Amino acid sequence: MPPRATISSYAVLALLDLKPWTGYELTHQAQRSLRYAWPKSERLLYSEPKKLVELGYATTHIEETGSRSRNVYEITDKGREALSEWTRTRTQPPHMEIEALLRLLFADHGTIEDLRGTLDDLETDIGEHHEAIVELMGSYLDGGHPFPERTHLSVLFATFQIEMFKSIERWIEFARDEIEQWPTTKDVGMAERTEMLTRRLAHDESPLDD
Amino acid sequence: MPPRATISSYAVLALLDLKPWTGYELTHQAQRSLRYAWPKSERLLYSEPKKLVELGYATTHIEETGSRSRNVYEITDKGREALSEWTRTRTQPPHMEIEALLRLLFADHGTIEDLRGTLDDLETDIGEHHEAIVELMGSYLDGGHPFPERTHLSVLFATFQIEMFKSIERWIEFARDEIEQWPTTKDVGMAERTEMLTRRLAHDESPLDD
DNA sequence: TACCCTATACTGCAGCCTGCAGTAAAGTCA
DNA sequence: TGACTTTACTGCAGGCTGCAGTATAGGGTA
Repeated sequence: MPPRATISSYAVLALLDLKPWTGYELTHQAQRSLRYAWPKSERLLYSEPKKLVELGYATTHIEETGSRSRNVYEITDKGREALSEWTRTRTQPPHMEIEALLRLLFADHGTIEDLRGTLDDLETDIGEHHEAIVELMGSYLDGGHPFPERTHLSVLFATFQIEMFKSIERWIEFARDEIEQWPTTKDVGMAERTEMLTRRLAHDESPLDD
Repeated sequence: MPPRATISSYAVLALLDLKPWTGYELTHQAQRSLRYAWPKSERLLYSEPKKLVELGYATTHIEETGSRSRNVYEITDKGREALSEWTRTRTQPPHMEIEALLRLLFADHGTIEDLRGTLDDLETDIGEHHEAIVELMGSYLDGGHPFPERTHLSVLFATFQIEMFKSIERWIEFARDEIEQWPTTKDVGMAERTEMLTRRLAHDESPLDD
């Protein structure tokens, strides 16, 4: 029985459609370019091209370039067909795991200090990604996109990232102000401020812009 | 060798610290209350309490209530200690999987119509969660929080969700306008509009509010 | 009272995915 | 020529998911 194509298979297949790659190149290019859209481990990315060959979506051949032989993968017509079928299926719902939010939800097991630390951690993690994307955009301006004809897609994708990061950073500031008002993490319950907040949220108003 | 406690273990343990639960209750309560913070499958949530017992973080005893016997789990002192140790460790960086964004990144394999469909799917998925949270806030106003003394935590958590959902919905509108300008999904590259966008992003300006 | 259907309360298993440890050849510097 | 680093992977334990399957309790009906 052949393996089943997963979303990760299509992600790698889409890269293969741009040009042929060696296994190593493909894996590392995938880590770079999919990191924000579909983050997968190096380990998985190494096994995907093999699966694609088994599925008939790619071929592999040894290329002798100089001293070292390299295993080169190339997409097949069947692979291109599978790709365009994929674009017409229903997408999976988004899946987000943010441990910092889990900690917030159970922050009454620790101190206000612990919770502030959690918010700092989140800020650091988001900040790193935020900076990286801004720098990437700078490099695009200098003509640094590896597939210039696809710049519009990367940039529209980047607007999503930047918007997310900015929202999260704004929320972190808001959350810091909010917990400053709490005597401890425990037993604040439905105090005045929280009730006002709840009321705004129940009317689907943004509590951050006032 | 005892199993290792994962973040999911602590998530379930934190629920156990609120009150004793039966396995079924615990699993289903966890699905409800962790859905947005730490989404895990029913299957996993069923096996976590057993792991907690093995780790000495919880005890289990059979309770004969009426016709049916129920397996009741309770947290131990060792479990409470493990919980408070967890709150002092570094959080995992956020992990987000949004297939719709992956599709966007490779939208040149399909038509503009396909891409619009992808944005519609994303809007539907986000909209469902968005609505559910707004309704939940309404129920909190009516005194519907199962642990009233913890309302401040749930509500601060909810502000994060609502902010995220609103940002994503705003971005979807923006993206729709943007792709309306494209003749096809392919070869737009660094056109005028995209260059302006890239310039704004490279200066870390929000491209959505103008 | 026997029968059937639904809700409650789980378990086993295949298979995806991750992190880590390990391997081995090619390049690089002393 | 030896030691170290970089390139280029593989194997494996174990976390996690979806799905199929099991078993009992309660409730309606013929």
